[in-house]
Amino acid sequence: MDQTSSLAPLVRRWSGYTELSDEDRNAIQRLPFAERIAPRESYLVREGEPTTSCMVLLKGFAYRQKLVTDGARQIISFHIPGEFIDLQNAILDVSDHNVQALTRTQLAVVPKPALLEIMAARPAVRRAIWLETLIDASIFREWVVNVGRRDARTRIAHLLCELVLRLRRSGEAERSVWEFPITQEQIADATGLTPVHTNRTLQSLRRDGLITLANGELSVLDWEKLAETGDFNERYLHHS
Amino acid sequence: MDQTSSLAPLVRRWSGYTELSDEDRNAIQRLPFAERIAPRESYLVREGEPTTSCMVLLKGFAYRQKLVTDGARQIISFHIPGEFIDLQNAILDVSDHNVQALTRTQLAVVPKPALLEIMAARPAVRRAIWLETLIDASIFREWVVNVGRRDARTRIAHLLCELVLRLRRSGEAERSVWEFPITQEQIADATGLTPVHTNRTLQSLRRDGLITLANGELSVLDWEKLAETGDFNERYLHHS
DNA sequence: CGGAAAATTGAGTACTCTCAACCAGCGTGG
DNA sequence: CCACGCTGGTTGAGAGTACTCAATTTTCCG
Repeated sequence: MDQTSSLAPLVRRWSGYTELSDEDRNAIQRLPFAERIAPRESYLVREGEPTTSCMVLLKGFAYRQKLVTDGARQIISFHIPGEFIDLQNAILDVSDHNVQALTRTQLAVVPKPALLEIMAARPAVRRAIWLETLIDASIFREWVVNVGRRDARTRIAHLLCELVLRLRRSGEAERSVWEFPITQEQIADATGLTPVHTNRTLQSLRRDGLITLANGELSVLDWEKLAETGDFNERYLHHS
Repeated sequence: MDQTSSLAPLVRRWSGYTELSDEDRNAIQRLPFAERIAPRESYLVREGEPTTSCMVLLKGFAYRQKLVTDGARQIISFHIPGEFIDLQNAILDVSDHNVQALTRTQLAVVPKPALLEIMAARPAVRRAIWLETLIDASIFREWVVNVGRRDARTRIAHLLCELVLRLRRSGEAERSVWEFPITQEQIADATGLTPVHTNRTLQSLRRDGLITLANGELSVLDWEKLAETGDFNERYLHHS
């Protein structure tokens, strides 16, 4: 196992969920993992595959998606560094959706047995993993609402609010300009819209002075108005 | 605690997920609970409330929903007897969505501490609970796809397929006519459509000989065609 | 049995989609 | 060093699925 990098981002993230002892932290840091670099747009997990490991995103972004029969793609979630992209596969035998790298990514591939072991041995770690998957599920629920009952403008504003808040929580909270490598086509696939309509809707958000989004950089010019436009209530993120 | 009824439906359900020893089963049966009868359409859990217990549906149907600011409602899942309606609340502190009784329901209200205790003490039970929440999450993901990337006809057919399969699994597998107390308005709220369009779409499914749905009874006349129409692949239900 | 809820029908509307062309940025290679 | 080609973004016009509003019929439930 190549350990030039470390699972420190994971420890940091989970410490935000629950109280971890030094021993817990050490146990996490000592999890065996293989490092993997994946190019942009490559598949990290495929639907239907038996599961053997779980991956932590160390650098870069990723997203989960499912394809429908007519070829359309629905993005189900985006992931930022420090997050597991397929934690549920520690328990489930077969993956029920695909995961793709959004940018070039650096991943830590943790074998399932090691994860099951640390979960059995360490209640606090187990609790952190529980919370991570439950918050994931809460986000999925909110996405059902987003694509089901909001119009295009609201949907996109909501998505942007969520991503900004998660980025803010994981890194420098003060920042107002974010590296944002998500294409309009991907925003469209996440919100259930077409790229063309996504484009027009983003323009309207820009025109109204809510955001700036160009060249892979997003800045929120008016958080209050963006949150209002996006019908955004952060409760579902369970940021204690 | 009133124990005129029993948690047998729960034992049955969880036995389908994982191997449970006699002791595990007994421990589940001995969980303390209060019985509760809730009238149709009453709220069982409210978004924003602190969580104190989890409820198993013993009789009747329930659904989870969230409301958006303009008043529209998105149904997030339906629940059938034997299922927990808010299992994630064993870990999360505040509920992030509402749960309503769809019919008059009979519930077992299990205090959170008892659940946390059995999870700490019994790995097999913990595993069953894990699986239940993870399969829930998988269903949410599929719903994101359903409302995000399928047209009205496909969405409704997909929803019907899911419900029939889950009913079939929980009860008499051979049945072809089902008690189906879900109104068209609720189907609309689950699929992100309006009641009027839902009505017309159901008519088209009936006209094409796929289903019969009237007076609270659903029968699937042509499962193959319904599944094809609904772009339905049952993998996401993780019925081993 | 009677009022309310649910289902149905009709007509007009609109939000979002489709198709298609065009522009801009950027990495690569001649 | 600039052209080329690709990907991503933008614009225009026309079409359609699903929505809105509103009235009517049917079914349910007290």
